[in-house]
Amino acid sequence: MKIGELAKASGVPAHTIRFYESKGLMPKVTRGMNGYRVYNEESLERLGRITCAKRLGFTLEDMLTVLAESNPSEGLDHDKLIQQLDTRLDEVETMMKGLMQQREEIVQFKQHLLDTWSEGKCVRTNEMNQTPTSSS
Amino acid sequence: MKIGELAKASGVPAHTIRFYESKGLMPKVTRGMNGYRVYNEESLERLGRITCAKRLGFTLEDMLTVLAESNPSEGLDHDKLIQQLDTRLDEVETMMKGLMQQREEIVQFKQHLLDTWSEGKCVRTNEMNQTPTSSS
DNA sequence: ATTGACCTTAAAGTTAACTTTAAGCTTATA
DNA sequence: TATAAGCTTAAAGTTAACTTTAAGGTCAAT
Repeated sequence: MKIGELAKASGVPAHTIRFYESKGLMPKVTRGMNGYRVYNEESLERLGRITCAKRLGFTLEDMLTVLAESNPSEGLDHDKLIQQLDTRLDEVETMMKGLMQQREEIVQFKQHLLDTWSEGKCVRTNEMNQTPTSSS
Repeated sequence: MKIGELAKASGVPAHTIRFYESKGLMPKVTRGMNGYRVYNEESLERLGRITCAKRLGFTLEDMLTVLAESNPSEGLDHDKLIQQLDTRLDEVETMMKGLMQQREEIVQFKQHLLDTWSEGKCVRTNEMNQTPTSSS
């Protein structure tokens, strides 16, 4: 399988596959006598694992830790993988909390603006200032 | 007020204030005969508005649109501001949905792993692959 | 034979919001 | 007086995950 075929099969652009190789995420594969990379089914699976990890929000750096050495004879490191999943879960929840807070602030602020304006007070440039809601 | 004083008063580092100026977010202020920037209360308020917009998740680019021309004689453009708030609200909610989806996938995937392993099936490198959950 | 699609590499560009560095004044302090 | 803190500028560095470019070799089809 040439890189273009792997690209089509996986949905990952050829240059991205080369990029993954340069980062150590994809193994360096053998070359044909023309110098072209030669891939196989295993390559496709590995790329699938990268795509999956990406969807879960892992960084390429993260993937190096747990995914990089998933050689066929050893399999994945179960404990490390679960640990990474939990860590990622925490990250996701922290981000969600941040967004909820932000949403709340925006809603409050918008309401404040509407209230202020409906009272006919045109407060000029000072509406958007330090503390839109009662937070922090 | 010198830049260092404004920095202390606002909590925004001096070099960041210069950076904001370079981006057109902070106005170019007058200089003392030593070449130092001279700030006043208005500068502090403007910086406060930037800080606030940042907390709401606006990009500096966003701020240029609505915040940049909030000159004292005109005040903020109310309609535009409300519109930006609504747009940002949409963004926040989209991101939250993405994160919720991601959280769900991680949880499902983790459960799948635990189930698989508890059954004594050591599936080697294939656990993390294309479709961890039934999504997409 | 030549056009076009596909492969190769290395290096630079992209985006955001800064931060860091370098090189050199000015001002305040001991 | 010397030294440290603070100000100036312009330019380069940071991070992530690619994308784009440049310059060139290979392969399939007409």
